[in-house]
Amino acid sequence: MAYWLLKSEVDAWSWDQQKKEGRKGAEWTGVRNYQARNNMRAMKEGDLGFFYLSGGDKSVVGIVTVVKEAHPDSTDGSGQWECVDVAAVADLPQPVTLAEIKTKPKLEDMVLVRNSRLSVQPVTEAEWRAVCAMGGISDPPSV
DNA sequence: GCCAACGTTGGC
DNA sequence: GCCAACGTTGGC
Repeated sequence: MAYWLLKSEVDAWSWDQQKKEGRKGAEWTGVRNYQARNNMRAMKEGDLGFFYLSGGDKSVVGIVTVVKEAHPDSTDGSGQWECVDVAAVADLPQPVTLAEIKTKPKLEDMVLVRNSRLSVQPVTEAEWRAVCAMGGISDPPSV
């Protein structure tokens, strides 16, 4: 079991859209990068992840959980790309911006900071707790 | 809007 | 298999 961070552009897939899908969740489509795909392949049902918005807000706004493990991406015709299904679990009471994350020495090794372009990233347990705390969740969900 | 960083492509 | 050229992403 593990923690992750999933990136989205608000125009492509917003947190509101994600929440509307409810507990059944929705396919996390559109990933066309091998490293990101491999990370999705490693996901287990019940894993938790941050929902991060790149572009305008650049912040972690919510928590999702994996409800279906990797399977072919229905938006891909080549059969080469896969996706998982994720469902919204909770809002962060206070979104955590990239700028804030960068001010914390213990978060300087987050993939988000080190390799901002990777759209599906692993998150360590320590990072998970720290960002949850910054977001106003005192008792973070755990895997 | 710019540009650095990164991944992919394709010629050799 | 190397590497230059190119396209894309995403922070600023």
